[in-house]
Amino acid sequence: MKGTYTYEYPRPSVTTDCVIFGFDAEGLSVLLIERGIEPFKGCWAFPGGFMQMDEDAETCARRELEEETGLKDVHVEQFGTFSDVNRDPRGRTVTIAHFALVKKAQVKGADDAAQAKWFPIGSIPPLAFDHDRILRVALKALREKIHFEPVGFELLPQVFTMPQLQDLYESILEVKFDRRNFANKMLKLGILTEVDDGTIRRGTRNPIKYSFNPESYSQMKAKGFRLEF
Amino acid sequence: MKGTYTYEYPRPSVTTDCVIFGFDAEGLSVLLIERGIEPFKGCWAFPGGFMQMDEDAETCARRELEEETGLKDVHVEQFGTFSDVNRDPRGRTVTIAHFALVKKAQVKGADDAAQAKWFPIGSIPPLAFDHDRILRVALKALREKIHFEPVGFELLPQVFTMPQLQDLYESILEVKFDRRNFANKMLKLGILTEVDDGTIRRGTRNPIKYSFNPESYSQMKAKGFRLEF
DNA sequence: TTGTTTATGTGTGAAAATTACGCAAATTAT
DNA sequence: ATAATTTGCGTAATTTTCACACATAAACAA
Repeated sequence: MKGTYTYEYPRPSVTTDCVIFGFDAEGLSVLLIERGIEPFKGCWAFPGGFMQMDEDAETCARRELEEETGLKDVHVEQFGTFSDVNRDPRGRTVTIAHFALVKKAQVKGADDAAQAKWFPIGSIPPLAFDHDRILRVALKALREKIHFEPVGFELLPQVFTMPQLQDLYESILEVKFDRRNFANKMLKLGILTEVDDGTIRRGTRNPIKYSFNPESYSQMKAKGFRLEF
Repeated sequence: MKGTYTYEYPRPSVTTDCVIFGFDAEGLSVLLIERGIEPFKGCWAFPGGFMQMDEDAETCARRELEEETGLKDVHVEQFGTFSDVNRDPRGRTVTIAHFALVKKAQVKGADDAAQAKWFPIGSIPPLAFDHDRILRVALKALREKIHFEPVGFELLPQVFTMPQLQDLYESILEVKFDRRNFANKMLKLGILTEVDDGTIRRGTRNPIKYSFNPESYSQMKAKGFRLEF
């Protein structure tokens, strides 16, 4: 692979980066990797790397994601490209930024790979390059996206409770909802399936379990809709 | 500028493209340029070109826009990056796609530059490269954007009428609204200023003139809002 | 000129959606 | 045991959306 490649005009490097969102009882967080080398040694960064000639951006982002964190088969989506002239001190680099949504519970063991660590969205350490800006844009993209698609379900375990779902929405949108109205709205969407876990008790501290119903959702999507919050 | 530039690893070319939206009584349209050379000779394409080492993507898009169409000082915004391995038969190329919103009325004279031509959104000729896909994504981005920001005002003349504004929204969103409800909603937003053109008559075929009020809008934006349609 | 058609502005009641809120039951904590 | 918390359920009040009719002046047709 390594060799010499010559062009008539100078070309920037092209990389991808991946902002990995996870969610649990502590709220929304992102998975970061500590840089072991200069520049920005000791700072934290999103997993990412150079795009190969035989892969497109999303493929690259998924490859880097797996290589650096072990994560695969997750929701990955491009949200912006960052091309400031001086964003990388080593040379001109353009990065195509993605966000990934992962079910944090099922990942707990997977991040043995390297020095990856989850940081709550409110306690982000110093980031390398322009990654702080990238994070802000990623959050904005996620917040807007949640109005059109139930992205939240990518972040929750397969089976979850209404309070969990509400916490998630409140974390992402940074607002508070009335318990009962939130549940009503969600249920009226018709994309939740009640999971029977044996316990039949109701109206109690033991919450009902739900799972997301992709079939209902795709039907719903075909007709066009908006999630209003 | 031209010379030889050598790298250890191969790099794709990086370009920008610009989907230019305009609007008039005939509806929404895009400004295209006819290709005079292969590949895709005779097809139409968005203005665009190679990113220089001393400019970021938006700067590049604006430069190409002015060079190829004469347009400047317009709304330009990135909406996606296209990186399919075979999207350009001449070699690996990544393009950072933007859309521009222009006041078509004020442009009529500016497109003497080259073989630029407006095409209604419903009558698009064969496009070069993956520009048909790029156009579809651009339209989707515009439709979503209009729910969060009054982008429409970039497309109308400084002074416009309520029916014009409604036509614009109907063209972009491809729906029909009730005249009275649309006007009520728009006026309630508080971002329109009535323009006194001397004529004091009301409730007649002679429509009231409005202009967009950026101050009210930025106040409104600070509080956070959504345009619902 | 005259009559006809079309586009525009205005307001109101009905329907729907949103919001606010109280209570009872079971788990958890003390 | 007792108290506090979490959860589910339902309803009344409010707000927002929606559908709709008419009067006026301009544009058009004769």
